[in-house]
Amino acid sequence: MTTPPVYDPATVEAVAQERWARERTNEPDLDRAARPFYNLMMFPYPSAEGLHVGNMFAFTGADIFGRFKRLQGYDVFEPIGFDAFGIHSENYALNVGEHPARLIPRNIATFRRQLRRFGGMFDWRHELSTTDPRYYRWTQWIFLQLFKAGRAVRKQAAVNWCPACKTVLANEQVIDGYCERHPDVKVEQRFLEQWFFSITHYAERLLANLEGLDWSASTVAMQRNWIGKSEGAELIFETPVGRPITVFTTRPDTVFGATYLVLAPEHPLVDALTTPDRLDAIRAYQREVAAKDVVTRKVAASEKRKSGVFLGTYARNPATGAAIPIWAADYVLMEYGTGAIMGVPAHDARDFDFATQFALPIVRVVGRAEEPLPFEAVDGTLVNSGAFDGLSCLDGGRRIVAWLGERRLATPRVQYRLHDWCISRQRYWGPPIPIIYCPDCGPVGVPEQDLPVELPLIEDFRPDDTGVSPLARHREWYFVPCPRCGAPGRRETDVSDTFLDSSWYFLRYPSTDSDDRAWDVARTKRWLPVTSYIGGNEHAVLHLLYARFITMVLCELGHVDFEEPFPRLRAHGLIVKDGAKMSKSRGNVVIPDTYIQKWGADTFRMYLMFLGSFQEGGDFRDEGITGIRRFLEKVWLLAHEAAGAPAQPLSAAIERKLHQTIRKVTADTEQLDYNTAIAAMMEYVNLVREESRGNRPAVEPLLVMLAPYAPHLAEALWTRLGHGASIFTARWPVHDERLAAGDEVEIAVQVNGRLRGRLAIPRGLGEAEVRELALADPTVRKFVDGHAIRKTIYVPDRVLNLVV
RNA sequence: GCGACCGUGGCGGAAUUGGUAGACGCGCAGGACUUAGGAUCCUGUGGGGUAACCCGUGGGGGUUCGAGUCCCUCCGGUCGCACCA
Repeated sequence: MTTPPVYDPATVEAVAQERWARERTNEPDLDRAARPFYNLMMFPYPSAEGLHVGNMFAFTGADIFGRFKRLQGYDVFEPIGFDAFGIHSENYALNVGEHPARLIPRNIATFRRQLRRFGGMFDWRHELSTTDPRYYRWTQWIFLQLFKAGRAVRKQAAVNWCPACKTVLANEQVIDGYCERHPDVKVEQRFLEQWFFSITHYAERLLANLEGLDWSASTVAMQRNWIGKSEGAELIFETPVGRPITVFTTRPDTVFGATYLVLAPEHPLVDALTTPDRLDAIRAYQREVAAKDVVTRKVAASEKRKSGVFLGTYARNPATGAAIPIWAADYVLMEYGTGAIMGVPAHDARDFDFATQFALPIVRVVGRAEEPLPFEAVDGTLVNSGAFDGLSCLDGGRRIVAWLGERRLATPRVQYRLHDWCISRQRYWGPPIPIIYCPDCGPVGVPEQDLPVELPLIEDFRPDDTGVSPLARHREWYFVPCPRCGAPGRRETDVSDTFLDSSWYFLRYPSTDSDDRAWDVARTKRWLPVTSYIGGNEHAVLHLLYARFITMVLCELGHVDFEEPFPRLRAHGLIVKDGAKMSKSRGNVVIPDTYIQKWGADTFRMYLMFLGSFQEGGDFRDEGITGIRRFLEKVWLLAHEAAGAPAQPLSAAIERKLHQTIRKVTADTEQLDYNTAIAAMMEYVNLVREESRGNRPAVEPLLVMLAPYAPHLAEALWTRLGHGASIFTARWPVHDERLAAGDEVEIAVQVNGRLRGRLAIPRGLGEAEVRELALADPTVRKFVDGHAIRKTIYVPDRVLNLVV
């Protein structure tokens, strides 16, 4: 036998990739595919640093799944694109003093090179970038559909304003109340008119639909949490000024214990309810709260320190009729509920702190006197609650709401934590919101045939202190006639949130080749909803919720015929280095390029999948990578040996192990348990090397199983074994359960639950025979002799336990 | 504070979901081949013990013939949300 050539990954991988490109291996027929499988991964933001290991880890895991499905006979569509608009790119551009329109294409080129190099099964015909006018034309179109349907509305909202940057900041740019780029400049609040999408209108359906989704449990939990449904009631407290205060509470059962009311400092009734002598104090408090940054507010919350001011007036407790004082305090938030609460210090820790601090009365209405306050449990019994004494909290609450409801003082109410989605960004690097303001008609949508509203290429894209986007300075762009009446109008200068770009990209992929509509109807029907979506839990809430919402609205408006875009979603874990999250500041960032250069893409892909569980993440340590390389070298050798030798029948041992391996690798790959699938292939290779070298039937199925993991190597060895067609036209092997099971098993023999021996027996042997064999074992005898066997537990083919 | 997850050899991690703990890999030790080995190939590798055996999955308790797995409790860690009424 001749010595096999040295395994040189660089060559092997270049040859395979060139072949796939030439033969269009990764380009399914989108119009005729019989078994469409849409394999989606979360598209990257093309940062200047290039693709990092986290991306590589995620994409490899998703790519393995796609290739696996391909080998199982599906027509797999695996697209990729770039989420290239947004604040990250813009800030980076500002920092390095270069225009994002020049920077981004360079970054994308780098990403494209890296993505090709690692061997993703991408259909490059359908690459997209959110910054491409051919794409964001349709992002704007989607905005218009929501606008027409009344789901995009303008409201006043607070924004983070950095006096040094002279611009609005995203929440993630505010670090503990200070500007990310100016660590000693405090961020201020300003109020601006903004565009909102009415996502809260869909809160209930977004929550209810979670039930029917095949998603990672952790992701579902985070979405549920974020939507934050609370059931309770609105209660009405009469005031001396005629206008009542409405509060939201989840505990209407405790209304007899409400000894005061608190309004958020910005509550519209504060002025009317403040007595003249307290007006100055209130004004000062409101100013103080407005100036308070996030950090001191958080500290106050964690230290249970409360602040507040008495307004000087009293409201009537609807249950007791008592006059109770009205306060303003910043522990009540205007954005949630009605911006007003009833204070029940005996049964709410925050109210308890407040009442203690300001010496307000505390009245117990739930539970027994010996239980310490505050007593927050709902499984108690009402006391001090008039006719409702003795009822359970739940029942009592319902009855109290009904009783107050007769006087129109209470209504059941469901409240969500979810807020409407503010999509306005007073920024440059995004798709302009397609609205024209007309002095007569108000905000008018740009006619669809005029889309896209192109983002003008202006050199000075820096924000200034006017509070409006830099686009307003581009006068020939800014001033346009009203599309409806022709009066002189001006364009909306805000751009939309990047999350809008990414909320529909999966709808665009199959149709990137059509410019006359956002997506082709027939292709969408064939390929969507997405068959498998894999991505990180950092997008568990915002991206996934927004994408679900947009799809839901589009479905309602008849543009798609499904409500949920991602019926199956798997979250992958985080990859850490030396037990810590990778970050530039820690200096522990792993650059994939150097590893791929040194070890090859196949080794690197497999190492990433082997270092831990894909769905839980793992620790990146370079030492382990040699193990994978050795494994691939062994496969390389086995295949070359087999290529030069005549095929022989499989030995019984190899055959059984082969079928066990097929069973395990198939099941594990399906479950994304890639680390154990790889371990199973290693075991198999170890056995073949010992017992069956140079045998093609032992090697060929292995290569197919390996192909999703190490596609280039598998392709090269498949060719070496004489196959003309790509290994990705081969079929995934199917195991024979009978062969995998074999006819001999080893069982454990226990005495009193402790292992005392092992027996190799024929599969399916009866209890009596096994017991007899076990009692022939001297070690077992030693522990049994002299005792009566009181009980025997026999689990066929697994364990025999003798209890003495 | 609330929610979710986790704790297994020197290290990364397995364990058919209540049935032989430590698969697979790294590392380490001994040996072979070598001018050499950081290449490759054998052998060994949870701890203790000459051995029979004993101990062992963060600590303690429980259920069970049998617990890494289930229950209670405590300790430690990671992530998400957080003055959400």
